[in-house]
This record gives sequence, C-alpha cells and structure tokens, in this order.
Amino acid sequence: MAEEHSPQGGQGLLFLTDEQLRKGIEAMFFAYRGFTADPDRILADKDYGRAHHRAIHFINRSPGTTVNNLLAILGVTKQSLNRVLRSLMQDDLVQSKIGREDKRERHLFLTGAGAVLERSLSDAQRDRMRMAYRKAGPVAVAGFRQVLEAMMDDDMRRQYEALRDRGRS
Amino acid sequence: MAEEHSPQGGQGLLFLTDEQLRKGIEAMFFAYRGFTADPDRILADKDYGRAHHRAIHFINRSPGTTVNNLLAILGVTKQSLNRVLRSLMQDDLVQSKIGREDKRERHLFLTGAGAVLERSLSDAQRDRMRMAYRKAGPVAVAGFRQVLEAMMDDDMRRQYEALRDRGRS
DNA sequence: TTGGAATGTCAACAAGGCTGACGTATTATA
DNA sequence: TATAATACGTCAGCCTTGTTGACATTCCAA
Repeated sequence: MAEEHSPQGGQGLLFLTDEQLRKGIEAMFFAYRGFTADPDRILADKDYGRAHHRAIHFINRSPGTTVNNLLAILGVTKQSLNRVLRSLMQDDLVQSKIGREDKRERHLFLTGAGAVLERSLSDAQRDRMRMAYRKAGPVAVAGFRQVLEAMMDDDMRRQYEALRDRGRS
Repeated sequence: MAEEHSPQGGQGLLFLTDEQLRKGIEAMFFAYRGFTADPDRILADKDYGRAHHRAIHFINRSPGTTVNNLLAILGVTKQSLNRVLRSLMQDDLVQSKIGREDKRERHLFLTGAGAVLERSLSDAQRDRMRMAYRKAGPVAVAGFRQVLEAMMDDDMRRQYEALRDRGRS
C-alpha cells in the first residue's frame, strides 16, 4: 500500500485493487447506516418503519402514481406494499383515488398530514446529505453520483433516471 | 436546472439545492440495492441472508474478533447476532474459541468452508464495485469515498477507519 | 469473598420481506 | 358478447432479522 502515495498509484489503477474495493464496500455499508439513521429515529416513535418511509418518499415524488408503479420502484411484492399502504391510509397520511380512465387503477397521493411527515423525514435526510456534500465539495459530489449510478442494475437505473428529471415541470 | 451546465452552476453551489440532494438520496437508495443484489442471490440458495453475509465479512476482515466487537461494528443486539452466529457455527462456517485471558470472550474465526463462502460473496460484490469504479474513473472514486465518509456518524466513522488500514500488516 | 459488571445464550415477539391462492372490478381481445 | 388478461386487495403462512427479557458464566474490585 506504499504505492498509494506515489503519483502512479494515486492516478493510475490503484483504485481497482482488492483492498481499495473492500474499502469502498465497507464505506457503502457504514454510510448507508448513516443515511437511514435520522429518518429511522423519527419513525421509531410513530410505529412506522423504513418501508413506510420509502412509500411516502416516492408517493411524494410522483403524486398520483399507481400501486403497480410503486411496486416496481420499491422492488417489493404487492402484499408487502399493501400492508404498508393500508396502515398509511388508515392513519390518513395517504389517499388513494380510483383512476378516471382506467378504473382498476388506484392513484396514490399524500394527504396534508402525509406531506408534513414526508417533509420532516426528508428534511432530516437532506440535512445530513447537505452536510456531507458541503464537506466534500462539488467535484467529490459529482464523483459520488457517478459511482453510485454505475453501481445500479440497468433496470434500476432506468427507474432512477425516469425519476430524476421530474422536478422540471 | 438549465444552470447545471453553466460554469457557475456546475462549480458553484448548485450541488446543494434540494433537488440535487434528493437525487443524491435516490441514488443511494437504488445503488444500495445493486450493491447487495449479487451476494443476496448467492445467499438465497443457502438459507442465509444479508445478516450472515455481514457477519462473515467482518469475521474474515478481523479474524479472532470477539462477539462484542462484532456487535459494535454491525450495530445490532447481541441476541440478534447470536442467532446468526449459531447457524453459521452449526454449519461449520465459523468457529468460536473461548478467550485465553478472558474466558468470557469468544473469538471468532472462519473455517475453511467459511472462507470459501466469504470469497464467493466478496468476489461477486467486488466485481460490481470494480465495474463501477472502472466506469467512473479514479477521480470519481475519490469523490465517492469522500462523500460516503462524510455521511457517516462519528462513531461509525471511527469503526470504519479502525478497519481500513488493517490490510497493511 | 462477595457483589457488580461484562460476556454470551436461550426464549419469545414484531416488522417486513416472501409465496400461494383467491375474489372482484375493469379492460382488452377473440 | 363471451372470454382472457390486468390491476388491485386480502387471507394465510412462512422466513429473516431486528427487538426485549431472563439467565448463566466469568472476571474484577471493594
């Protein structure tokens, strides 16, 4: 590992050694814990879990999305999602409306209360992300995103990219 | 978002907008799925789960570590870890030896079979990481690691850093 | 030497994944 | 129009992996 500090090592292929890769793997492991820690704390009080957070996040991101859509994004079964949605609807955080064109579909929306919770969750998560971004700087952030995107499976990346430019309208 | 391509936007503070932060959050979400997908597939056959993988990884990383040590690194309760360790020991993938100085402690090691499984799991994960690294390049990788490290809690980062230079000896 | 702290084990429970089977609208098609 | 396919909901039962509680063993310090 002495080569790490040589110009060749730093700029060359050192970042592909097993040791470097292992560090990347461990960094992902620990960082993901940090990434979910704040919302988890908020949710623990309310008898909700990470599954509820994910549903709320993506309903907020794509209001009116259908159950099937959400299923695909979250990568879970409808039975599993249904359990979560049922409790969210009972607690009036999420509302489902029967489709106008296709009445089989249910379009999902956050209620006012749902939006409030979503905001508190994403504020917490964004605060941490903002801190990390600020600490690392824009060049690092660009690299961060590049590597993450390269780590996704093709179908995940398609969903991620379908999402990423929604904010424009 | 048109500013993204302007020099100011790219180099300036655009990376701190809510929209950029949200993209980072979603990138983490999808990338983590990719990150765990390959080992998950291997483990699904064998009646093991992600928890077993994590235990095997860190026992391999720090042979002879104690249960308490592992607890702290994995961030779970000892009861939860114990279940995983018990099944790994029954299947002769992990071996525990009573401490010589402190007989309360159990020191954990991979058996030959355990090392084989570890290798197949980490090969799969490293392959994906290598691909992503290669695609993104060394500058991006440096940024990736910087941001991840900035996202960790302080105590996680301490554990991560305690681990990161083990390979040297 | 004895009581408290540390370490690890066993038991029971909950969340949240999964599969399988089935019911009910609704839409598409033969 | 009859039939098939789709979208969704639900029931039942399973597994993994987290949790707390209770307890045995071991060590150390008062």
